[in-house]
Amino acid sequence: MAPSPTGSMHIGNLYGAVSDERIAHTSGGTFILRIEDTDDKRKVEGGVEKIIKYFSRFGLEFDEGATAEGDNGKYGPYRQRQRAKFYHIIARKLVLDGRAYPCFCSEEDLKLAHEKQESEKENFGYYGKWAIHRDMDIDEAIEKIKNGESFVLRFRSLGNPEKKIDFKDGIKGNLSFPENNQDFVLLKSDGIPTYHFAHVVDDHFMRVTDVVRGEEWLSTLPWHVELWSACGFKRPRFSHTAQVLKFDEETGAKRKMSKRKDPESTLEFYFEKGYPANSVLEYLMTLLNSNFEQWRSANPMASYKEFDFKTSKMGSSGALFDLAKFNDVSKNVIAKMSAEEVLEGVLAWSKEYDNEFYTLLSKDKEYAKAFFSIGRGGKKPRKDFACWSEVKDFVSYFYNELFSVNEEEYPEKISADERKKILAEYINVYSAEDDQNGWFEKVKALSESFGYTTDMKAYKQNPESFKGSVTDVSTVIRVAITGRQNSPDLFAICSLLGYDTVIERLKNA
RNA sequence: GGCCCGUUGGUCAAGCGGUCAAGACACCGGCCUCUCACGCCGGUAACGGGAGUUCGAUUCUCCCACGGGUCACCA
Repeated sequence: MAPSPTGSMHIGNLYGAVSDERIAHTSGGTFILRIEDTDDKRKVEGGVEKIIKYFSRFGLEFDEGATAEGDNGKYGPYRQRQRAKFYHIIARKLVLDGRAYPCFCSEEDLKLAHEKQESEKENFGYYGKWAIHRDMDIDEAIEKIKNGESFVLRFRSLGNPEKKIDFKDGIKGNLSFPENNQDFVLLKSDGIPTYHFAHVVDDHFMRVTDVVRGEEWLSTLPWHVELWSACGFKRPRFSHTAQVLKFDEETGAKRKMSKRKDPESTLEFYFEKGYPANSVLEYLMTLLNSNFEQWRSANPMASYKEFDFKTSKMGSSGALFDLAKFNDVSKNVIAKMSAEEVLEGVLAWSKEYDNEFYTLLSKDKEYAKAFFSIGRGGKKPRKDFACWSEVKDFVSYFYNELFSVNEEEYPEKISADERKKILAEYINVYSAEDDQNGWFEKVKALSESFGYTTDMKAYKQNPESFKGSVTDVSTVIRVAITGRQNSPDLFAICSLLGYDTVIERLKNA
């Protein structure tokens, strides 16, 4: 993994990191972190620490490379700014081999050339007759350098674009493209390498065997192919991943995820909403390997790390990020957690994002664990929430501090007057001693006494011929106690709330 | 504009010359002795267009269209 320390982390970075990590660790390899800080303009203070911290939150630990404290590994340094001597040694070799030369063009010169190329409908770039310093007299060049003229070091391409080269990519399969003829920049005027040069030198000296990077690098692959061979290095395997895309509501087309338009593109989004790290990983795995979902349904409890990850199973076209699907994945992840794990997750999240909720939860953790246990753990666990920020709303009625009833929640067909009578009567019969069955028998009896049927089959077949059903009565009770029409098992809720609270809420209703 | 990559239901996708073209999400019905959720059963819905190769093309070739990427002293 070789990010720039820009301080912002994108879902695409994580997508790449997960595939890097899986490929490394399923093949007995080493997962390396190298910091690509060759561009000063993009560097942000603390960016490296942030990258490491974020990856760690997703369980991605590097075997080797840059760490917050320094370097870990024998092929360092792992920050490109500290590796100048490596680049300069290879640059010297290329110059001596006649494969690199100084170029004195200013930005202005290059811009002019570009405009000319445009008007003459020629290909852009520095090549052929446009490479004006390529065949400059060596003494003249030395003289200019001695005079302190600014220059960059360019690659001397020997490629012929008439010729095609075949290339085997780990994800895209067989590719074919023209040979490179661009004399691209190796060292910038400040002596710092460009990505193209740095990656070749670093990957060689760091003994990298597999490069996994985004498909935006495909177009410069011919450059890299020629450069690898000019350096005399053995090329690693390359795999170019498809991009994570997003459906644009405005234009109705797929496009790259954008930091500005798509909140879900930044990792902070997942932290703020409180999605478990595993949910994100799980979803990325479904995007990454098409057979992951199948494997998952056969191995519901296994760690995703047990899955046999294959680059050949990675999609070669960009995948849309689907929030609805992601939420479903996350619900499944949470549904498999124990009440304790759920509490832990909500606690950690609320501590940072919802202090009121955090205080309530930590006041009595056993109580919280108990209500998180409702409908959890069995064969058919509830799937109520996709992230921790949704939890509060689901469990608010367990706390008097959060509990409130909106009149509109009560069923319309029952008048306020009738409702009060029903609830008053229910107070008389409600007992903390009842078990699940006894509890429901009382609700049924109550319904019958007010003329509501308990024969649901008959009611469904012919609802008009009844005043209402036991559903209506239990909804009245449910709203009075939970403030909402939908909830998990009401008996379990009442048991947890305790007799006094239940009666109090019924009285206040 | 050049070059490269891609195009199967609303979305993610399997498929790798002969399939009634999987599966998942979403959606719509139905069932599950209170709601919701879960689960189960069922349903709607797809090979961008045109040539060619072939007994036979979603699968192979070519052309076109569309989408994406790239053409920096950014990565």
